[in-house]
Amino acid sequence: MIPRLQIELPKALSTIVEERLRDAIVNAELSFGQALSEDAVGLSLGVSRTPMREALTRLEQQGLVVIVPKKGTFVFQPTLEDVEQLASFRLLLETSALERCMERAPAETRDDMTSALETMRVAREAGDTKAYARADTVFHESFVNHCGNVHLANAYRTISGRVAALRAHLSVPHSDQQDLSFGEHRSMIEAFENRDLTLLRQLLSQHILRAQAAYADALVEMQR
Amino acid sequence: MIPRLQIELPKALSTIVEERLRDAIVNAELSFGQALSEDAVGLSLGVSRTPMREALTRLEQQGLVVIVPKKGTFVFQPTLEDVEQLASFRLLLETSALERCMERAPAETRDDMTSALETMRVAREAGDTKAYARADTVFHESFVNHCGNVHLANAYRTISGRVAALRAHLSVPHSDQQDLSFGEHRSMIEAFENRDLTLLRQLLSQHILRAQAAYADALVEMQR
DNA sequence: ATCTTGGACACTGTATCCAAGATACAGAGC
DNA sequence: GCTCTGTATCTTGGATACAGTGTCCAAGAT
Repeated sequence: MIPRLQIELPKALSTIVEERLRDAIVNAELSFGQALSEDAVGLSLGVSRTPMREALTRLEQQGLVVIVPKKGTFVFQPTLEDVEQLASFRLLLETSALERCMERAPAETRDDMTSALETMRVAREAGDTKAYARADTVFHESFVNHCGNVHLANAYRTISGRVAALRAHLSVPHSDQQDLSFGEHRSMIEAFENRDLTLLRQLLSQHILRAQAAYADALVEMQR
Repeated sequence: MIPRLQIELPKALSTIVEERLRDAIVNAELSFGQALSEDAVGLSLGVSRTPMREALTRLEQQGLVVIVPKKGTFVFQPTLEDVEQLASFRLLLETSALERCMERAPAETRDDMTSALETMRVAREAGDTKAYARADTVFHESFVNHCGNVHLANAYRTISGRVAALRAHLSVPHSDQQDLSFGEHRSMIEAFENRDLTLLRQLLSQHILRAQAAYADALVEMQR
């Protein structure tokens, strides 16, 4: 018997392109509404249009781009309504996920949340806004991924990309918001450890709604 | 000023293929795990592999098929765990949707639910199991689509396809289950009209969990 | 009888080519 | 100056050709 060897399974070009574009969108390297011509992007990435199309098709299903027939593909453009509805839906999913985590995997969940919080702390002290936003995303995904329901986790992932894009595009560097946000995350971990579901719900709701308000403000500001 | 004319915008081949395959899967014309070779299916539908690939890519994102690199594409194959987790997640989404409907569009929601129930009644009397399953799907989508949150509705749509496939594959014709199911739907409408949220939640939970149990039974039966 | 190995086959992954719709802009007509 | 229209160009939509890889089966060796 041969011990299991690590094989580098060659990723398909289309998935590489998908991940690359996904990163670019959620890390705000591309702006909302920006055109993504299959030709141009394919040329710049050194791939032909076929894997480009496949990547764009998947990104469309994830809501990160919109494909307009015969016109082109564009980075999604959130509306105020989107920001609001995303927050509302996030709240539903994350609340349910936290409840499930508390029942089935409290220790692992707490550990992952704590380590994500630590990453946030480092990023904040380094003044790295993008890294902070990424760690914020990881924090929320950490407990969603422990909830034990793959369909819930999948649904969360599809909206998580857009939420992350909002964070990266609209969060203000070094703001009081960031301090507030950090404190809220820490409080959530505490409440989770104390198994205080009522408080946890309240904190989560407060956290998400405050973030939503900030994004909404930034969005209006951006549109002016 | 010209009155708005209806123009038939020609659907892309890939979307036609997608819808056709989607129908085939959720109406149990294709069995779980069945291979869908791009060549073979493309030939039988009279399209080339390019739109085939695009359609399959989208269906994969919806969880209706799985694409195994270098091997092929196959109709998704639900496990017992899937059935359970789908039910659990459905319950979360539908409960939330019903609450939102009651607040923002009770009249339209009730009308759509009622008309879907009528379709179910007709199908039941005609003994058309597939039509009954389809109407069942429409019933549940009717209130989800009135909940006012597009992201919730989208998430529901992605799991709805798989739930519908379970229904079509695993529901038993003319069974007591069907009578039970019909009655439960009617009771739900009543509770909705009376704005009795507590009862409605209980009915929905009961309805979904009973269906889950039936699908689980049919699935093990099928695997033997 | 069982294990190994070679090769044929089938499938996907990618590139290239052609067709058709959408848009922008320039020029003609008023 | 304004409007309409024709055309040039850019975009996607689809078809086809080719290369790479995994799978299966059968033949040979142990």
